[in-house]
Amino acid sequence: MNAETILKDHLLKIIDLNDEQFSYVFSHFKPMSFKKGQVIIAEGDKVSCEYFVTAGCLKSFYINDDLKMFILQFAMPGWWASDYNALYNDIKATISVDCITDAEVLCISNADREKLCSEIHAVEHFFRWRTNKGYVAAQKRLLLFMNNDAKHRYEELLNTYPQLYNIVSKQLIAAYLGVSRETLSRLYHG
Amino acid sequence: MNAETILKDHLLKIIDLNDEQFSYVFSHFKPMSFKKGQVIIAEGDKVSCEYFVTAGCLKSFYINDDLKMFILQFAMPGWWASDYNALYNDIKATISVDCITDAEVLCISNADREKLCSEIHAVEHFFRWRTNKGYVAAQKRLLLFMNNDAKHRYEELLNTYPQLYNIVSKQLIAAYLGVSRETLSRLYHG
DNA sequence: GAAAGCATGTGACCTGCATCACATTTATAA
DNA sequence: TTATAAATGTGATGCAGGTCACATGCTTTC
Repeated sequence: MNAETILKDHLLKIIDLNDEQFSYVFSHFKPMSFKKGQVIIAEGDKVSCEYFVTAGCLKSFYINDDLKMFILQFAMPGWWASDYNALYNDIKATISVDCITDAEVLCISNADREKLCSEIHAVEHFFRWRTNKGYVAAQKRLLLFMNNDAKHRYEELLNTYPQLYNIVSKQLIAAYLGVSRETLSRLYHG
Repeated sequence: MNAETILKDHLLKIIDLNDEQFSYVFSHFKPMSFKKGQVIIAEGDKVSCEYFVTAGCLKSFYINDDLKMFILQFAMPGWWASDYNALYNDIKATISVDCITDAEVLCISNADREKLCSEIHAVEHFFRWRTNKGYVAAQKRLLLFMNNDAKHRYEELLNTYPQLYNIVSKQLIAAYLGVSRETLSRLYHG
């Protein structure tokens, strides 16, 4: 399935757009290809775009002062990624985004998204819906962190993203769970 | 300042509405008063509304199987609160909301919010903006959790909400920070 | 296909924070 | 005001998970 179709399906699941409207919306997205390991947003960058994944897998992550990495999100096809704090507030990136595998994305600038949102009410509705989803998911994850130990978080991850386990290295899984790679290793052996 | 003015200022900071439009929007909100300790949303309730705080202080929280409480948010005047997962997805509440002090709120149903969003583009824009804010804040808090120990989270809280410290009991502060009340006590004494 | 570089497994040890226990101080209600 | 309950402080103890160290296995790449 090509990138355009993936985006179209994604939007039409939530809102109604006729062909002409969708073409207009789509014309604001720029297809881009990346190789495994390539960095899309680096810490300190000016962030002007967000990315809709159509193939492959990205991660968004934060690196602290001790160079320890924390993964906020894995982005598979049909998911969006960026440093939203930087994007919305026009500040430098603190969150980075890079490619876990070769990847294809559709890139849209913040300015173009805002333009489309103000021109087409349905598009604004779509983005409100999408952010609602993200907000609820972030809250759930926060509770998961506060409430559960590493073992429970690990089991939850297996249930929620069984595919991920084969694609992604254990180190990255550990960085997503917020435990050391040693502890993760001990969770599913010993 | 009365409830209507607080809501008006809050909306007009982000969007343009003429007096007639604002009156129409406002007519969908129902003012409600609560006493300290009163429960607004209890676990298991059907959730049909969200609440805009105009006076006092609410908390939204989760209670786990061991009866331990985790606070997601304190809601002061100008903040919104509900169980958004339950509200959007029409499921029973897992998050509760109650009053830390006597409080005044403006209540709007999910149905009415959606109606206003579809009738008035600017209102949809407002709610997209609001959820964006919430999403970014939730992500920041998640990182704070993954990255920092209890002491740092405590110091961060003091910086972010110095007012809260006088209003809210240490137990609740601890439940917000995700540490035991004993540990919190030791952080600022010993 | 050898060499260099990652990813993973596993032991030893340490530490931050939870839990339990109980004293003390501060609210709330009768 | 007094009685009862709730909030807070503080010691003793236990454990989940971090860190360091090193061995083994798996990929790249030249």
